[in-house]
Amino acid sequence: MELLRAELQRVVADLGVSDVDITLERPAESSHGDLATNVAMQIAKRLRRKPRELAEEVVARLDLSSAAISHAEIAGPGFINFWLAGSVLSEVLCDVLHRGENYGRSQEGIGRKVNVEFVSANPTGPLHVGHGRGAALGDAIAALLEATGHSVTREFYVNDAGVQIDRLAESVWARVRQAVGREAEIPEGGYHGEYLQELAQRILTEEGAEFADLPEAQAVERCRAIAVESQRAEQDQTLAEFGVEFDVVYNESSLYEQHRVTDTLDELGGRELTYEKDGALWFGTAAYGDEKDRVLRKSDGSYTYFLPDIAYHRDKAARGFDRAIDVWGADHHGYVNRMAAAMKSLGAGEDFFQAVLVQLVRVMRHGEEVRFSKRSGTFVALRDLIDETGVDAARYFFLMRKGDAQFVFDIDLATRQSDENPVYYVQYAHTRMAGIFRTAQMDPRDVTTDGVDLSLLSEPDEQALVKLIAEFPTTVSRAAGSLEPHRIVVYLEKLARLVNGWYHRHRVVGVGADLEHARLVLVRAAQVVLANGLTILGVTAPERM
RNA sequence: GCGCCCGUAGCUCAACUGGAUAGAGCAUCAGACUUCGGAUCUGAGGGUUGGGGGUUCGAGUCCCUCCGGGCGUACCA
Repeated sequence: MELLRAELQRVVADLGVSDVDITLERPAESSHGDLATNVAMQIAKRLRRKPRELAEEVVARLDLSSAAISHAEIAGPGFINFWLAGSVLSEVLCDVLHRGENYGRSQEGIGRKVNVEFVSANPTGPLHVGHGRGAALGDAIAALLEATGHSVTREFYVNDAGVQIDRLAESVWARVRQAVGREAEIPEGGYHGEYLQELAQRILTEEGAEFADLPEAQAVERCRAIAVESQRAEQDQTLAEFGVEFDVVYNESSLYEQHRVTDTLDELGGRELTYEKDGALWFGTAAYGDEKDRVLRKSDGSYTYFLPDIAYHRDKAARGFDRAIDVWGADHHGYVNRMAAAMKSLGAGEDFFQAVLVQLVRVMRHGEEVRFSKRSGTFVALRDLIDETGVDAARYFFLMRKGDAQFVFDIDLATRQSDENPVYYVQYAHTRMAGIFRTAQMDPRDVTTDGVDLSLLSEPDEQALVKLIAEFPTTVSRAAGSLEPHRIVVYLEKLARLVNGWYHRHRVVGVGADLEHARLVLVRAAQVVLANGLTILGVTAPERM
């Protein structure tokens, strides 16, 4: 493909146009060949000539055989369609078997350090399904970036300072006193979930009943520490069950301890980006693409949430990351511009900060919506979802859709063990490949292309399968480039469809030694690609189901 | 009011970043098996891509404008 691109570049340059990006793509229609280009149409206007006429000339000047093309055709308004030489398909299979689990990986991002921050749930309660979507998406984005050679750090930011944590501590304290029969109310804006009653019980058991007699300030302080720690531990455990592990857990409180907040304030002041107005300190983000300037320090002297967040992202740059990707709930989208503006004003590159937004998840069960609200405590917990659907189904479902599309999680569908459930469909294709090797009584890793006549894979559906397998690396790099794991899902479902169809029509074991060898190579290649794709998604590729 | 996201088959969603006749799954209907695991396969029907205008060889995709949904719009976090 690169050979053809170079060859086209040369011919187009001969025609007098040098600065054109040659786009080569796989036509949707197989009668349009294996590859197609629109260069003739692109340059037609500049050369003031007819596209089809130019296409003729381009084809005439091409040295097809050096680009492994069997023949070319001109079609439609001026497309040039190419058919690959048969040898190309054999090379694809050799490549897949040779590279194994590395097939699809590339070095595009080599030397680039990327920080992917996701979930970052407040330590005020259990994770809910929205966090699950963020976790699956962030983890898959990180995996995609790794697959393209980036050096990736998965990071979780803990808001362990600030007003919400105060409310949490007060809520726990109220539950403790209620538990020993006293009058106490959950404060305004506090947390009503039952999990805090359980926590209060545990505190009384572990600390003794006299805990309820501690002076208010001291008790709330203890409640804060215990609550944050226990919520964090529970979140980590849920995430671990979900197959997500973080390289760095970053506490907001450490920003204060290490004076990064005040340092940031100093730097902004030094760069003359801030000013006083109405007794507050403002940050001139409007000059960098934000809709308006923002307050950093309120007139009562306390900081807004924005300031520690700037300090945090400034620290990401200081730690040597070339990019900082944040996976946020879509309800924070109003925050994107100001953070981007802040980083730009501090001299970070234009593409340093990037937010990926996930729409909140709506959950349906038995045909009706299950409402969840963190404050009232009646949300759908991620843990419950995992228990019901299993990790594979939950992760797969979260990744099926673009992150910024609204998404309805149908619990009934995800828990159904039938062909209506897409995750099983893909896994099943993999299982079937494994089943063939069981029947053949051989280790799939022993499959080799040595001495195998791959031209025997002449059935149309076999050719189509190899061509799709050949697209996997491009699919991975595109998905990584756009930070869209759902592209892998779409690809896998298409691949599984071809695999299952082929499997149904053709046999492998017992069709005669030569053909059997050739088909075993194809089976192995399909198995490898299915597994590699599922691995990026964080979904298992089972041998049996 | 202003800003961002979204609107594609009955339902849930794709569409290779502007390409050729807009595709899958589910649901519906009609078929296939003495199977290397039927959690399968083959086929059919189903569309003015929310409406209208524009940009160009070419628009679901870009621009404008309406309509509808979601979210944001704090000296909240």
